[in-house]
Amino acid sequence: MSHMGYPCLMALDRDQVLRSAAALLTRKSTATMDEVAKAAGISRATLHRHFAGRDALVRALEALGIEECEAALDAARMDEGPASEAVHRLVRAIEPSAGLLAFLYTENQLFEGEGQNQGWARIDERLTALFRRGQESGEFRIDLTPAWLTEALYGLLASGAWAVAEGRVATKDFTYMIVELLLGGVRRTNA
Amino acid sequence: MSHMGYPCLMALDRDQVLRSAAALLTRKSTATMDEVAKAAGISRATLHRHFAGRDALVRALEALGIEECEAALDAARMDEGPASEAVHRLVRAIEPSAGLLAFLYTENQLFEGEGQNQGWARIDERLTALFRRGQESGEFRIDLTPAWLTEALYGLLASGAWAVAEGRVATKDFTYMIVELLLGGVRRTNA
DNA sequence: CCAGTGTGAGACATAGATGTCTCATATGGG
DNA sequence: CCCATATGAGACATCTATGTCTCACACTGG
Repeated sequence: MSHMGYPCLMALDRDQVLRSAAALLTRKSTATMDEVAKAAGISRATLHRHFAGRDALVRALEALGIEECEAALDAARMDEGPASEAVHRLVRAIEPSAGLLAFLYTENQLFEGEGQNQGWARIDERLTALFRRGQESGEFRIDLTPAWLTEALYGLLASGAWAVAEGRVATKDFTYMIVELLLGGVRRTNA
Repeated sequence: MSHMGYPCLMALDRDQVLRSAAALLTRKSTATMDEVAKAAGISRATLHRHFAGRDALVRALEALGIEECEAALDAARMDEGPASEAVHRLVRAIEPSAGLLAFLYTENQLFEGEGQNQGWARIDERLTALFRRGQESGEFRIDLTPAWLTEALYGLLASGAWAVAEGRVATKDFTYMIVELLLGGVRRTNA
């Protein structure tokens, strides 16, 4: 019997599958379980052995997204140095996850009443804290609420991910475009 | 026989239905034809008499969105006065359509290969033209491409619409938040 | 060599949405 | 008053994705 659930080979495979599912759903958010399986190079049966169903898959992707966000937040050392530099580090750190984030961001629009995942609340909190810190240090304007800035950051990350996916923006410019727009805006500061 | 297709009462009803469908799908993008019908206060059969199917409905919504965008672009008098003021007028004019835009924006991510609607191309063009004009007049920075700014504007409009829908941003602040962030960014200009 | 295990392929039932149809009803104009 | 038209309600077949199951096959370690 193999009901002992050892973290043997399955664990590695599962992560591979999850990654490829993320990559596919980022491009086509309505992809079938069959398509997800094919994209991962496995059969639908095996996919179901890893994830009980589509819900479970999306939940796992959400967990992955949260995990990567938290990791990026940690890596960005959010409370060190000027807030604007922290924002820059954050966007750079989160760039590889932007596609997944974009998928989850729109997917979350569906979870209507469904009590929003606690993980996101924690991330929102850390983001708003960063913007609030910038405001309190006099670095950021105070007429834009931290909640809106957080929301806007999500939106820009999603836009950036799609723009890159469709070739409207070069991959190497992703971080720059987002950070510069978010921090400085489009209006030219008369230098 | 009534195959003459007079724009009698149907035309008015159709628009009403379309509006209510837009309002519903903005909140729940996966709403059923049945839900759309109920939301419009009509039966599914009648809904089908107006729109051949779900595809047709989405197409009609897309046409409506394009129409409203064009109208907003016209109303904003995009090539008069400073570009930043034109941006302001534009966002204000487009605010009522922001929810529909957000729906279509994410929906368009699904139309993969499907030749992107020509109407959007024209709107994109007008938007990029505005940003380009601002750059050429020295009003806007030139290191952020017009294509990216256009994409970012869509993203901010969608984020704004959702933020308002979820109560994270007050309705009355919608335009201000978007315009100020887009034009000035979050960094405080040392006044 | 062989038993255990994971896998792929495919059959199968199910659920949900869709599209089409019929029929009874009400409403409005001639 | 009567007929045409639009509608609502509902039955119906269909289609697609899903979830479950079985079975044969390959690999791997003892």
